[in-house]
Amino acid sequence: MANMKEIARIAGVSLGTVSHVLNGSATVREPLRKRVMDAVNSLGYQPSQLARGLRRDKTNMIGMIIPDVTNPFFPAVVRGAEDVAFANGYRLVLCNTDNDHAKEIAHLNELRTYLPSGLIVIPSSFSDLTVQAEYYRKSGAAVVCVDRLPKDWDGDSVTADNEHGAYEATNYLLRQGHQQLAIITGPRHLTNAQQRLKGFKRALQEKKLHINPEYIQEASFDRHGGYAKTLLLLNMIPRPTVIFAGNDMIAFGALLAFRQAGVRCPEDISLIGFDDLDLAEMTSPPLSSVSQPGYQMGTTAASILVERVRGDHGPAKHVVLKTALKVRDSVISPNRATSKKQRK
Amino acid sequence: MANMKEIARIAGVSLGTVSHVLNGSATVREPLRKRVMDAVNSLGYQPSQLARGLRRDKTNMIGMIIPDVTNPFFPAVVRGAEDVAFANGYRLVLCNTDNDHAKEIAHLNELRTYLPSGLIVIPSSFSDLTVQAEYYRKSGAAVVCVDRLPKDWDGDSVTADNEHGAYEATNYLLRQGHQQLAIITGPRHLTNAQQRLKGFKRALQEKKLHINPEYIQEASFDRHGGYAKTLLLLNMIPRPTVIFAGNDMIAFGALLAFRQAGVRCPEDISLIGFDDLDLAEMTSPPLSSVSQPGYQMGTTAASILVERVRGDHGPAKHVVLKTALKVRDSVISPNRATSKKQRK
DNA sequence: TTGCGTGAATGAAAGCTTTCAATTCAAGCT
DNA sequence: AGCTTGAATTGAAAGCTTTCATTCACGCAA
Repeated sequence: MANMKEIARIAGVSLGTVSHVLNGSATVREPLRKRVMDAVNSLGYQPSQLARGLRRDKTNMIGMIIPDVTNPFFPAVVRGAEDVAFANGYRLVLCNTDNDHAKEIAHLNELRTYLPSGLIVIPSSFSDLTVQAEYYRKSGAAVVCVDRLPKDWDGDSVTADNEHGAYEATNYLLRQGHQQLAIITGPRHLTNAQQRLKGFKRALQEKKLHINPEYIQEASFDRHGGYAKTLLLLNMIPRPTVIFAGNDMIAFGALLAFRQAGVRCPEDISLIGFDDLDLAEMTSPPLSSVSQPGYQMGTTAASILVERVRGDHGPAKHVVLKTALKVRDSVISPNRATSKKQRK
Repeated sequence: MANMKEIARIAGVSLGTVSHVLNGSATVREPLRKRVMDAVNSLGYQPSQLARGLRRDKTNMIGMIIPDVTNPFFPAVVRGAEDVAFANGYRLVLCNTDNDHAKEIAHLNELRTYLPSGLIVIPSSFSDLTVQAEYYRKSGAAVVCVDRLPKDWDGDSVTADNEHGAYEATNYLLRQGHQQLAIITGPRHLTNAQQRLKGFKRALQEKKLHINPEYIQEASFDRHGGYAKTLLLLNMIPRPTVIFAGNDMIAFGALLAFRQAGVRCPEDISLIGFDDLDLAEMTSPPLSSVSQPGYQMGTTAASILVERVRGDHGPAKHVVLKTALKVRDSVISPNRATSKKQRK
């Protein structure tokens, strides 16, 4: 399509002037400005972001790396980030890693050569992220980590208060009278999974409850993992009276396993999740869950990023957002559960 | 970071040679090749995709435009497209339009100046897409439309057999004995919504059933729309015995409305959806739905795109994928429903 | 020995924009 | 009228890569 040279020719001005008009980088007098704009409009000219980026050493892209588009929690974050980014003239380039280390590296490496203004990462593997982030910063791009962090992460971050959320939820379970609590954590190398487990354990320890190590199972953060580990837990003797799922996808898997095994929820076993996806209230039974503000995590991350790009060089920000327990119908007291059973 | 000049200097060769090594664009003898690769590796050099794109008039990006990341159907398509694109060395740049016309235009306009190799669109508004697609093609980018098409779309497309899927599902409802069928269609300007309605009507007409125009409601393809229109339908006299939801998100909204109104599903009213999202089997009751292969739509679209980029100039392809009726528990015969009620 | 052909390597141009130093211009002042 | 000043405009370089026309070197045939 048309390029600046063409515009300059038609408007009868120099390339520099066209550029100044387009970017407001210098005052150009009205008649000239108008001539340039007329040419631009008549040709439907749009500056090449490629050339612009090459020259400016920076594009209006913001890279966003997420582990799995199909876990609805992440799209929620994406949507938040995109709203803020778009409103500020940035475009989100979404990269899906499928929880695949190699894919994450590949995306990080290549994305950088597109000179994005920034990077929002929900990491799935950590080994290289810290060094990669350094490269990005060196090339002038800001980096914000969301949801989970590399162990020694010292950059900006936006997370939920995972430990407290899990702690509160566990206390709720204890108040209901549960004593045999099982948990299916997400992958143990992920900090959010760690923190949730920590909150869970802390609540139990405060009540001096013994924790059966077999009741702590690790799974990938998806339905598949939840399904398999739930079947495992259901076969244990004694069987736990409640399962704390590391996230809602795991909880959904658990529900499937319940159905498969002919176990009723909550009559035979209680279940609680984490994330409070939109769909948690639609399941059978409606799933109690710890809600974390995915959309807001996205907007917050993008806002921090935009400020950094605009020159904020303050110390690293660590925003921790509140969680909230959503009580629905998937948890009942184990006593009530027993009595119901006996009634039959 | 390092650039080609640096590599050339270190390896003691010309820029052209470095380029040839990197791209295999000409044979270069082993010793030289090795010197170049050593320099590349020692510096961790990665070619600037910006400069490369500028020079080649094409980048390895594939733009993908979707209406709403938070409707799980779209991420499924995205995942399919991404898998194929990534495997072929292309990177998916995801743009979310939020069903917002202006945003769609903005993305289309700007994306083009990044010179992507191709564009996969699930359109939310059509007026400009046909002309925009022309621009893209002129700049050498292939365009594939997915899921819904502009009226006069003559380019490549991948869709589901919406009409047949809806026709089959409606026949199933009729076989169950339903006579008062309502439908909540998606936005009527979207071809997939139109086709589903068409299939629905055809099935009714074949059975010589009168269609009450009030029983045909239009809503946005989300929970919100489904919720509102369901409340409307529930208050009609006579009340329909089944609601055909234009997609699963609408069906989810309907379930919420049922709960809100104290109406039991399927005892008091039946419900069927379209899409068969992963979560359809988890709802209460498990939702019967017309399944369409989202992931496969993505892979197909990306495959077509890749072939086009590689030089396939054959006639436009119109792939129509099969749907399949998934029977679960949200539909029962209205007679059984009545008898149940009477038993109480 | 000369000339030719082939394969390998080089150098320069091109792609489109931004930016900065330099130039032009008009106006204001003495 | 001549000079200064500041603003408006221009021109050229730079950013990094690919590509293509050249050059170079070497072996072989005449």
